[in-house]
Amino acid sequence: MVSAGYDELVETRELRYFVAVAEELHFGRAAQRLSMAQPPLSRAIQQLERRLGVVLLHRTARATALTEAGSVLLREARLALDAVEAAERRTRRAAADQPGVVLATKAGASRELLSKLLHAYAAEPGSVAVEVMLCGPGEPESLLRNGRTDVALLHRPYDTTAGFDTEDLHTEQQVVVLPKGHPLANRAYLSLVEVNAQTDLPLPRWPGRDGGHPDGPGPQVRDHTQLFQLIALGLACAVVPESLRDQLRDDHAIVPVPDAPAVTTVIAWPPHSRSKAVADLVRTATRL
Amino acid sequence: MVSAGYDELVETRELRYFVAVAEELHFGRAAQRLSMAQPPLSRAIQQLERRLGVVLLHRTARATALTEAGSVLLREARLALDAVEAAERRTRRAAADQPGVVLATKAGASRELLSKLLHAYAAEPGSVAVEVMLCGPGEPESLLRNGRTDVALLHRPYDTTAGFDTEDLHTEQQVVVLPKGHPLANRAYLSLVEVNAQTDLPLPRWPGRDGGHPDGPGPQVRDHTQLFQLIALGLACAVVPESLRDQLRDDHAIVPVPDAPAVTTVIAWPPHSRSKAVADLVRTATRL
DNA sequence: GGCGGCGATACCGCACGGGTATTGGTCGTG
DNA sequence: CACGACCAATACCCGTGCGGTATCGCCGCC
Repeated sequence: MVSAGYDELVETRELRYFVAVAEELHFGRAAQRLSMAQPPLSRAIQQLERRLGVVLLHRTARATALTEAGSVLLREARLALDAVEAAERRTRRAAADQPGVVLATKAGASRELLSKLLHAYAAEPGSVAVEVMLCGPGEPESLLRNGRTDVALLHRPYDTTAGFDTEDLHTEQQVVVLPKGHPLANRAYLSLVEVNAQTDLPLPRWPGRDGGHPDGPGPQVRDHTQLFQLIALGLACAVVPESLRDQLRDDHAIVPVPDAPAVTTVIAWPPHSRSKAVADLVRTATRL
Repeated sequence: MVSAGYDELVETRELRYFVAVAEELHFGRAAQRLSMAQPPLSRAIQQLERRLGVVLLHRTARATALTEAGSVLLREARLALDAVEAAERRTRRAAADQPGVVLATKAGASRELLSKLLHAYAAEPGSVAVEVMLCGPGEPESLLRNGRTDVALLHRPYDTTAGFDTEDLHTEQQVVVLPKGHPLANRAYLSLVEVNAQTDLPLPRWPGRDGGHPDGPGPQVRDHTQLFQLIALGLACAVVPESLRDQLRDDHAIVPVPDAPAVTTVIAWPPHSRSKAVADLVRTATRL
């Protein structure tokens, strides 16, 4: 007998429906997002609950909330849907005539490393086309999980590398970026507490995993360009890896922050990847 | 807008069908395994191929074979189905009144370590019931992936830890186990090539990931009890971690094999695990 | 050439997923 | 306190699509 049978599994449709409801916490809006009417959605969730023998949502007439089991399913269902999506995408790409490999990294980060890597890999014998996909913070992990990309450059501890194979490429200290002429700008170094303590320059708020910005005083930013613009205008400051220095203009000042956690650039790929191109890319990267 | 929508995803039913066909390479047998008739299965696969725009199987009247893309989908689909199964299982267990945690390890391996771990963890404040699931070689990884267990003890390099978070617990050298009185048994140590070179005692064949045994001369074994029995009978020898010594009888002899790869016992868990029990168990294990 | 094995096609019936209309329950609010 | 707003659940209907049976087409082999 070959590998155990998967019988009676939940369908991806049901998981999609549940994720929509769990994220919206509102059947009507979830139905709208799924381009369907509310009643069949309600029924589908009920059916899912009956099948699992588990109450997933706590409904009151006024609000809908996740139960403990519901939030477990939300997390697991996202992973499962990502895996299904990855299966679909990787199969399509495996069938495409031109092989190619997709690499993701946060826009603006590790520029120099990336260009060195791309040049070195292109010089390798048997190298294939590398499509670089620039994306916002927090995104690369999910792009890797759902098969949109084959390999990514991540930055610990900003990005989480859980569930991927990784190789460390480069470690660097962080610096605080200030508007030129700011009182703290001529210090030899600053500590994290000093940066956090000063109140005239708020720290920016990056979007979280869910796409929403956390609450707080600072301005909302989506990329480094926005960030550096705001800093130049004297509206913010930020602690960033020192390699971003070459993207600064002369109306910026930087001060080392020795006690900020060091940032390690890693190359990451799905653990079960069998792609020769990914393997070559990783090997090239570690040899830089 | 909250996280990207998963629209138009393949259903798990289609993936299950494909996996069955891909494993059997025979529509009739696959249909039988799925408890359905062959025609709807053929149609479902055709439909899947149309939806993906990819040829998955190469059919001739006499044989069915996987295409390149098909074998990619087989691997990815297994992972996706495991993820779906895990979602289902973990949700059910999250809803169960008695929490508990399930730990898997290969039967007979790491006995001493396991019992120390269980005792130490039981003494922790706030510890929950630990159900130990003993399983054959190669199994623990999939048990962890499909949610049947929460945490596992694995042995590198025998087991692959790809895709899990791990902590190393213990490293040990390997020894060769021989029948007592065997000519090589009184050597101070042996090299791997010497073990492989001798022909009177074949090495055993363990079942592979697919449940089948590889071809070769040695006897097929499924666990250490069988193995040691065969060795005592003078029908085999084997290179195993030295901690298995205490399971040997006095009709066995062991000789160190210094150049065999060291075996590291690791504790592994799904990277996204949020379970306090798993975290406690891991913490306890690393402190042993 | 005929038979056997295997996948594809043709056709049918029903179960289920989805839609509309409506109800029931629970808050705010005048 | 009654009324309306809001939201999920229920009732009912319809069409699609999945699964079943019967059969065909194709190929390899006695």
